[in-house]
Amino acid sequence: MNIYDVSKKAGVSIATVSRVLNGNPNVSEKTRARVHAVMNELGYTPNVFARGLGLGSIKTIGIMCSDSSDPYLAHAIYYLERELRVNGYDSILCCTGNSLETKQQYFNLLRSKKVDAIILAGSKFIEPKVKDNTYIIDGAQEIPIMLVNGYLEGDNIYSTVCDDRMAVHKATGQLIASGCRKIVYLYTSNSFSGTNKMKGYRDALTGHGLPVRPEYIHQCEKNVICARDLLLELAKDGLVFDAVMTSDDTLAVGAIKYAHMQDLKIPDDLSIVGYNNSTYAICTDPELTSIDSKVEALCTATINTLMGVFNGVNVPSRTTIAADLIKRATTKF
Amino acid sequence: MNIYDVSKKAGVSIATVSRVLNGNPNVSEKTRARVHAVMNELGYTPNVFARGLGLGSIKTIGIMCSDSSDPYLAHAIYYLERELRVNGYDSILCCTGNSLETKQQYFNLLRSKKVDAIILAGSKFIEPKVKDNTYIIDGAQEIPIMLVNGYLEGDNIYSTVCDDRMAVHKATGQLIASGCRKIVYLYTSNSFSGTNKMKGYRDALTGHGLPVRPEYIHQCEKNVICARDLLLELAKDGLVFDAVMTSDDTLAVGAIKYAHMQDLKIPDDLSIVGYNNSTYAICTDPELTSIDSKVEALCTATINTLMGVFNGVNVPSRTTIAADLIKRATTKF
DNA sequence: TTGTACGCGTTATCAG
DNA sequence: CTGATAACGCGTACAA
Repeated sequence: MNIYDVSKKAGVSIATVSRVLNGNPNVSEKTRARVHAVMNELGYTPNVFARGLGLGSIKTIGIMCSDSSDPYLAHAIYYLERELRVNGYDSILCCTGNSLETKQQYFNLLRSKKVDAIILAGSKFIEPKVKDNTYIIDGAQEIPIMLVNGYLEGDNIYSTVCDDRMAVHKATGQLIASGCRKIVYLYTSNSFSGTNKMKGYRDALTGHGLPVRPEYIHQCEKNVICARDLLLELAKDGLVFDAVMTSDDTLAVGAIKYAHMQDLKIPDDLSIVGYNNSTYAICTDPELTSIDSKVEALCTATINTLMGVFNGVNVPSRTTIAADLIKRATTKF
Repeated sequence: MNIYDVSKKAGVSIATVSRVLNGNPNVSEKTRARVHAVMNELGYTPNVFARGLGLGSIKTIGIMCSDSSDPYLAHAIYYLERELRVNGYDSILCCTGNSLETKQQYFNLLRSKKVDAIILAGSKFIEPKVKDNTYIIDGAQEIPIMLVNGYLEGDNIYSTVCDDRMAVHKATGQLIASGCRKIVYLYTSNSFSGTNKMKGYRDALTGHGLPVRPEYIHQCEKNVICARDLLLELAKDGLVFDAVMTSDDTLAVGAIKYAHMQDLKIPDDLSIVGYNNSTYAICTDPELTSIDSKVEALCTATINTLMGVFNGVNVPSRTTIAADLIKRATTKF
């Protein structure tokens, strides 16, 4: 079942069938209708490989993420895929894990599949060592590379990021305004997004004339139990704190569990702020005040930019989106 | 940069290059080494389209899921993708939503992309009307169709399911054994998996000589707040119950919130059982007793079966995997 | 408006 | 063990 079968049955040449297929206007209504009829009758679909062979493109975008089961990334994938589909593109998903080596492997795999662009979803793809990012910069010489919540400077590389610094800055400021003075900061990673959040926390303290104390800043696995146990440990070691600012809802849930175990009243004895406004935020008692990082807007903007790139429109190499603070019951504000 | 460039530079024919590429043994060590050297030097990668054109296959599997942001499906995608990769296959992901029409569209889209198989992840793909599933049965005439936690009879269709009936049956039995007599059943959908869970609940009651009362069985959106409010409503209407069995952790979290609002002691006044053993289960206080539906095992088995199909091994058309009951603090057992 | 003929890069089948 | 050559199905100059 190919274009020849259709052309034979419709009594036209393959060129005409191809024209009908691709909406070329230089076909009479009559033959167009006849060809369409035959295509339907035969249930014909053009062969993507043959098409790709000639054109070198296949309207498919590669999406890389470190872990699709992470709620944030899972949503990102969902929105990216949806927006691509709307624009007539398919997507190939790769879950890379966190090692640089596998990331490079998947990146090359996608390039070998001749995808039209690669989207790096999440801030885990940019390495601190410049050299470790050259594979991305090299790849960008052939196809556009889109970063969702990550930033890398380079030709044909486009970043869409959430203003994490500002978001944490604002939330920390409100904690302070509501009377908190000893704010623990819990974070999971030193990624682009991670360092920005941290900066927001530090700047807010400094801005309010409060000291930034290293003993209040702790890294922690993205895991409820780890966060709970870490706080338990800190309290046992005599650290006094009246609020916990986190880089992820998971850690904030851990903080709530900690408060329950210590019989602390939330938010009076302990205020807690999460990040991502995930479904976890409404699973807890009390429900979690959390920063909405606007995944959907981020993903939509990413795809819009990408389509702009494809259409030769002049698009910004960096787009920043503001986060929202969703106030619930774990803060006094 | 193609096979001709390599052949020229290596001083052999393209046929030989192709043989080297595909590990054909009929090449002398010497020329093999030379060709490999040239390929590395030129950084040559074979063109997937040309390969696909000739072979009609591209070692890519289509994965369909209704919503990749659902935690259960997100995990399923992760495991499926990983297992496929291990076996040298890539995957194209489609998030279909829930309407039959879009499901069919995506299904056909994947077929037009010439994927080697389609995996339908989750139990939302099999429609109650036989006619609505014919598109799947038709597709199976060309490529194997794999169902993850769904069942459809047909040639070249393979199902891997979790024994949901047994799991709920057992958990309900334990609720009864621990003294519960009035067990509300909350469920989200009437899918294959959904009806089996329900059957487990009913059979357990019947098996213990308890009546199955429709006023104890309620459908509910997969949403914490909906579940909480539904129970609030039921209690207000005078329904008396001492346990809530659910088809999803989300609903169970809602039940915990309900208990908190009513100042009920868990599990003494109210026992609660979730389903899927998701991360929600450890977000709550008290932590949730939940049924582990073994997504990873399900996905591994699915891909193993699929590889068996590709290799012409005689594989079962249906594989059933037993669930685990994870006991935490919302039940007396 | 329509048709012919060629190129895209690979694999597979022969013949040597 | 190696090479020449015919598919594979489509898009598209170019010719009519």
